[in-house]
Amino acid sequence: MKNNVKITRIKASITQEQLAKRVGVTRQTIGLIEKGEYNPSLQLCVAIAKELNKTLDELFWEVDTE
Amino acid sequence: MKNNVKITRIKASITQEQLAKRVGVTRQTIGLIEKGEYNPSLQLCVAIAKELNKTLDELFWEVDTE
DNA sequence: AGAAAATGTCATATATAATTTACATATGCA
DNA sequence: TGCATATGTAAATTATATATGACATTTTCT
Repeated sequence: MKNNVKITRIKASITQEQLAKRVGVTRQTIGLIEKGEYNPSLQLCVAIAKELNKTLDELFWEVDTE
Repeated sequence: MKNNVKITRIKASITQEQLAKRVGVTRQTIGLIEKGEYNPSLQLCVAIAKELNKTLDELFWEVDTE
């Protein structure tokens, strides 16, 4: 599940830990999502998107069509 | 997690069971998602969206703002 | 009306997302 | 240099998405 979380978070100048705290998960969970290694829940995707001022599509839709 | 899966599926004239089979889950899982009672995985949301020719945002983004 | 298909729903089981703890490596800054 | 912060990663545990099977209810069609 590749996505645009990492690049978007860095542009927003916040750390994994800050994002994690704001969306209510741990730093490790954010790290694994950014790495594309797992399959987060919809609720978590929505929370991350809102926190980064993006939509689901902008962060998670067809990012893996490299 | 309210969403537009049910109305979109019905417009596409397919049953829960057909959609379930095409995205690789059971009929019950589709039923619960349509009911808004749980929190599907991102992979499953993407599979459903592609099967219904919609994007994530169209099916799952800010549907619950009524 | 009646039959068949579609959907709702429940209980139990399994797979996996997410947590916790811990340690290693990197990166930036005094 | 060195210290503090940020990130990568791994094992064990917990929480929850999803499966399975079964039965009830609703919808659709003749």
